Amino acid sequence: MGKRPTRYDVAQLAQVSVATVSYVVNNGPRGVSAETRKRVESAIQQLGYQPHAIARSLKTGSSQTVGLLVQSLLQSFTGSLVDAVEKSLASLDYGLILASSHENPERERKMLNVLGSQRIDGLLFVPASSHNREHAIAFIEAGIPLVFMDRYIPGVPADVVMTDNAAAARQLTTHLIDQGCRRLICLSFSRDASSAIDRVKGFWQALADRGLPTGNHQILIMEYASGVSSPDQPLLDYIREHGVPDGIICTTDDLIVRAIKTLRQLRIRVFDQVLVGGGFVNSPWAELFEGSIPIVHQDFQLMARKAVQFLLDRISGDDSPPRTELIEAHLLTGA
Amino acid sequence: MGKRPTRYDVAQLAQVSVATVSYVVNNGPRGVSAETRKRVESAIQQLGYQPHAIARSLKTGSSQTVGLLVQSLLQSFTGSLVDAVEKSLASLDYGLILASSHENPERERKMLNVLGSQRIDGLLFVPASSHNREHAIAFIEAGIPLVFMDRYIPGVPADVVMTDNAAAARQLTTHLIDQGCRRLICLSFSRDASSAIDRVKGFWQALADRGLPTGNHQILIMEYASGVSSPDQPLLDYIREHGVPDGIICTTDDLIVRAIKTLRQLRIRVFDQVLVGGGFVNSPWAELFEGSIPIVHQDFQLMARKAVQFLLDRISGDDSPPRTELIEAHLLTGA
DNA sequence: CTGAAAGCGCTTACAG
DNA sequence: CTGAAAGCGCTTACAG
Repeated sequence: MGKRPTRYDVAQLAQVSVATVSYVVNNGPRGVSAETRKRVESAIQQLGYQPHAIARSLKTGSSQTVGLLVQSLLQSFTGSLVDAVEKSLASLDYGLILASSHENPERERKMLNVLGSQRIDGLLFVPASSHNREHAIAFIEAGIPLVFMDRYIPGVPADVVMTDNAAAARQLTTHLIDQGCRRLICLSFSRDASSAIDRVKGFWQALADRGLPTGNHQILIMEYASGVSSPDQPLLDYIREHGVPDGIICTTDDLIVRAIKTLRQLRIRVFDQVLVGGGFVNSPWAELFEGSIPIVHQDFQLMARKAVQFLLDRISGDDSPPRTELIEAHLLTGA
Repeated sequence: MGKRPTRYDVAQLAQVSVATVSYVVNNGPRGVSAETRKRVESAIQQLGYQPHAIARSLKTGSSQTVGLLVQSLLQSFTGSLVDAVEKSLASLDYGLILASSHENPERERKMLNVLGSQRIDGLLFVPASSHNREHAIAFIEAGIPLVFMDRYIPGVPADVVMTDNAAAARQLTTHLIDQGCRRLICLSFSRDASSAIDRVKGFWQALADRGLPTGNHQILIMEYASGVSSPDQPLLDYIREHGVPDGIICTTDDLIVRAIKTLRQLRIRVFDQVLVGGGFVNSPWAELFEGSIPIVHQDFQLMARKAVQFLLDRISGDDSPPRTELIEAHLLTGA
């Protein structure tokens, strides 16, 4: 609880000015004689002095801290994403302020405001939806650079770094078609998230590639399990009306699990009657089905490195037109 | 990029002093006449003024920010834990600075230093090991309250909030014994983490409860998969030497997956020849094995609420002796 | 090579 | 009810 020593205490003990202490601590912008430096350093040691990052921020106008606003921390891919971002930032001596919108547009707006007054140097943003387009624009106009990760809000002038979702979904769907599937459905987790939209696009592209009639196929929107009473109803309804499809594209990890559970419940033989594929994350559990379930792996490390690099570029003043970087995903068929 | 308006700009536009702006923004500590207040509020609106949290921190000495230092963000339970902490903090208008030690004691030490100079109001700490006992003590002595979550470092005078790991493991082991298992092994993820140690204790307790001879049972330490060349070797070795056990207690989610994969590789029939149980996290994938794998669920929401509450108590000056709060886990047998 | 001093944007005790 | 002013712990241009 003892008051922490300040630069002033160090100066007094070392018999120098406070300025000199700064020059030693920061290794610049001006030299210090070897002897003085030694005195200062030993005073720092003795007092256990630690620079006060907040005071420095106030003076320099930079906090060496980046915000990360995600849509949720419960979906399995977020852990990988946050981990990758933390690693990238830490390697550059940047701190990470984390916030979650919990998929809620109002909360997202609130967190944008909070992060804005927190004076982060920049924001990495995984938007829950496109509801806060205006707020995102205002955020940027207030002078804080913003880079979208994983998803983006169309119409916001900001860099985007995300998986090439359309290509990945297309490749996955093609794989199932080549395994013999002729009546496919695609389970999408949102009609709003850009990543969901792009995955659906890839699904249709693959069907077109192989010249399959579109009438036999369908997109089902399966809300997040939390909150909704029977989130898997769309799949149940589909099967009741149209019978069992022979292939299911799942646009998230969670949807693989839910699809398999639903099929089992109906006593439909997964892997035999119906092929299932999807994922888009690196869950260890998925490996238990390796070979049975083709899984799409995203490269979050690369995504984070790129996004952080873009953001730091912007922070240092780069104001070239917004860029979009697509990260390649990998399809593991286990075959 | 435009300079943000400061309280000074607002004061000028509203024709009041800077002090008055503060009183309006903070709703105190002093009243402001209704008319003045209105003028100030409209000036704030007009300029889009946002208070500068960092400047306030410097003055007040409190950052309304809490640090969370975890051992990893890749293990499945961390997502649930971080989510729960973020929710608890956000509901109290506290921000979250997140850092990870990546299971590395040196990095952990570094992050403790970084977080210390960041001037967080307090730290929630999931230690990777007991290596940084002295640093944790120094951290507390520097005046920043610290609360352990999920694990603790013995000998550090700080509050601890964690799952009652021994009780949970004991209950799980008892369940397998009652299913008929007589030669059990326990896969532990660490010989150092307190949570691992407590789970192992619970394992032995259950055997003692049922009066089973200890000689037939064994603990295997299975390092994290990352980094080690063949992390599952201990299990392979055990089976080669002692034959197939009839029950395996897995102290993490990840170890369930690895155990099943290893058994399959040896063509051992899981669920038939060997019962597997464990978990300690709420992975949706685990549900696919519901009924086959008894799973321990931890209540991270409650853990986070308690830990945050303890930490805020400490921040507001509570210096009563350190408390330890055990959170009850729940065994789902699916039966 | 080194020091005295202004100022980053706030809060709040001190006057009026 | 309101204003002028000190000061939180730093950085850095300005002098010497």
